[in-house]
Amino acid sequence: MFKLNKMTDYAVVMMADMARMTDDMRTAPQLAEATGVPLPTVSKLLKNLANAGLMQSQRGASGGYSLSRAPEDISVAEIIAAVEGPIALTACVDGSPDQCGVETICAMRGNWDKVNRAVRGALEQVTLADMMVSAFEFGIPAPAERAGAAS
Amino acid sequence: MFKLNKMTDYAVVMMADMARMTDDMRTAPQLAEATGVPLPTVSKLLKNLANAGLMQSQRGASGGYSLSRAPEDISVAEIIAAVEGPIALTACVDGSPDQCGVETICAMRGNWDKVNRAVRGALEQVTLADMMVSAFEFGIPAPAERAGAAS
DNA sequence: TCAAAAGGTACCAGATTAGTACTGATTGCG
DNA sequence: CGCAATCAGTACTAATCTGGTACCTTTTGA
Ligand code: FES
Ligand code: FES
Repeated sequence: MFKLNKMTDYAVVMMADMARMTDDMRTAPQLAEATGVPLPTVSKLLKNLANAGLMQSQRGASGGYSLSRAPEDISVAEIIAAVEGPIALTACVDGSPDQCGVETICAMRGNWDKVNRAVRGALEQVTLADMMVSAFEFGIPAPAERAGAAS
Repeated sequence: MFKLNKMTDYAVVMMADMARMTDDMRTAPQLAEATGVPLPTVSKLLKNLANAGLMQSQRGASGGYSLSRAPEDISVAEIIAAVEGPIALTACVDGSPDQCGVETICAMRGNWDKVNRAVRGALEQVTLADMMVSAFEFGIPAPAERAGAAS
């Protein structure tokens, strides 16, 4: 596992599709058509992304959505956080009310946070723009310079 | 989300608990007692970990499990991979038969692999030993004053 | 030979997700 | 001014998956 929800996958696909025409303002039905994702689902995703500040929405007639940042300025970490909530691999990060259930005898209560930070750091290195470039150059030997793990 | 399954959480807790007494050979019931995880579940986890080569198992009477490596030589990436399968955030990594469902028009088919590698790299930096050290140096106070969750 | 413990398979129930539907709010345009 | 297009929010349902349990087999030391 460790695979993210289909929702997040859709979100990234949608934003990548949108990154190619930043000027344009796309509507939800347009995006649904372009990505093949069912319209209601697209709508829900767009809303979340807009709430997270990754998208700008224009309400009235002839409204729509547009990216609020440049593709290379949007990390997948942000997208994931927008759709799935904060990036936390486990429940026992800092002071959550209900931990993982075994916290009574767990010797490493706060240490999961270390892992979380490592993953988050890695995810922040990959941007939307990164998701499209290599389709052309495709010579990626080492994608991440050992991101994260900064204690 | 982005939280890993409770199973993985258990697995790490178990291995961490075990890392303190490498000499000893622990049995599944012992570990279940020590971690508070239900015995059948512990058994299942142990089996997976043993299959992945992270544990050594001794079958007959007075058998049990023991770590096959030093704690600082076991990364959480390995543990996750053992329990959850290979680390792949999405289905559309390289040549999986059934992609994420929108791959027909997706512009970045193979680019998710970049993300996967970044995360995997980050996870490989954190070892079992890392999960225990800060429990002492961080000065974590007794956190479990709340009503018992697991009986 | 017996008992303890690992190994394996199959199954069920609860939780979570993905998707749908409906209703309300905002705004450009005729 | 009113209509229609579009975003916004909530609620609901069905399907999937996970976590957990039960049962049985194999191994091996006493
Ligand atoms: S409290 Fe969950 S791993 Fe320690
Ligand atoms: S095929 Fe799944 S994201 Fe492109």
